[in-house]
Amino acid sequence: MPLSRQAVTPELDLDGLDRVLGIHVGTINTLLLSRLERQLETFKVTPKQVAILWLVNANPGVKQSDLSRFFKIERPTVHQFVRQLTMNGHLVSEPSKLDRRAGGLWITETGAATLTAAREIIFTDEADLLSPLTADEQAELYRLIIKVYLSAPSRT
Amino acid sequence: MPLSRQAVTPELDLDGLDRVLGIHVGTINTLLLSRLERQLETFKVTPKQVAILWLVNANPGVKQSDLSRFFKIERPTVHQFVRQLTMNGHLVSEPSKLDRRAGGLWITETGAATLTAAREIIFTDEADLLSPLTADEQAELYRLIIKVYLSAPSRT
DNA sequence: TATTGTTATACTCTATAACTATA
DNA sequence: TATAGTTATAGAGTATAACAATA
Repeated sequence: MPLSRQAVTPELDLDGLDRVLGIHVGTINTLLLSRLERQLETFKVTPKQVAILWLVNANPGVKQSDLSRFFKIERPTVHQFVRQLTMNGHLVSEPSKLDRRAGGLWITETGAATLTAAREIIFTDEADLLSPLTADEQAELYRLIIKVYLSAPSRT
Repeated sequence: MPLSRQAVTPELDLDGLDRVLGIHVGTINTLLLSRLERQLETFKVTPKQVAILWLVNANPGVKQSDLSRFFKIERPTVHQFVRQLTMNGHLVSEPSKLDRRAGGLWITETGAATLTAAREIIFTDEADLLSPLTADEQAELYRLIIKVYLSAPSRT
């Protein structure tokens, strides 16, 4: 018998809703994020802010438009996270000398400390989430998700 | 060489961010949802509203608290969707005669028509998303996601 | 003209706190 | 006391429209 979400709420007729993969992807996503949000509260950052911080740390002077391309989100959306991170002292923005339209982003000491702590939490959460799977299954899940992602339709 | 998101933005040093599965799950989730939102605009419903409608259709007289349990979201959150669906004529709520605290939910003709159309869109989108995978891979992805979901930590 | 950043505004999904009514 | 529903409010993440500055 295949695994099914039916077991969780036997009183409901799911009528095939649990055959929609997106439902489970969404639920897992929400559970992961809300747990992470609570754990990051101490550091005054949100999950998305950490992701931005991660790339700024690894790419000093990166532009907002590069982040927009990577995350597949719009520039004003990126800007919002950058503004929050700047206000909280995790990031600084210096106008580029080469192209005065663009402003490079740099992480601060505070930001770097926050990132280090956040990374630990993220790795622990993720290992936790995947613990019901064997190592082979984890690798396969990872491979399949990436494969789907790589040919996923862009927003535009 | 393993599949990697690095290929999409070669100019960025991802510094292991793409080894975080949650990042890809989140991106896929958002891409799926935003496409679906646009397609459902005509019918004046959102993805989550359709999911609610789906279960109300299959379980006439269902209570809000049952939906809360299934979706793992709080009662006030369910209520919000129910209110929207009621205002737009997709749903009606009748107080139960057995337990006057509870109100059973029933789908309307409009709601049923919307659900039928929405289901088509959802199945098409999903087939599209999974098309890069072979049938075996799709089945395996489904199995792994459900397995993760079933042992995923609850919110509480 | 095209790109980068910005501001203003709005929508979707979710939560918590506090309330009413009923069991 | 516990459960069902409700109201009010807020926060995270996202978008579009419109603009200024620069290339």
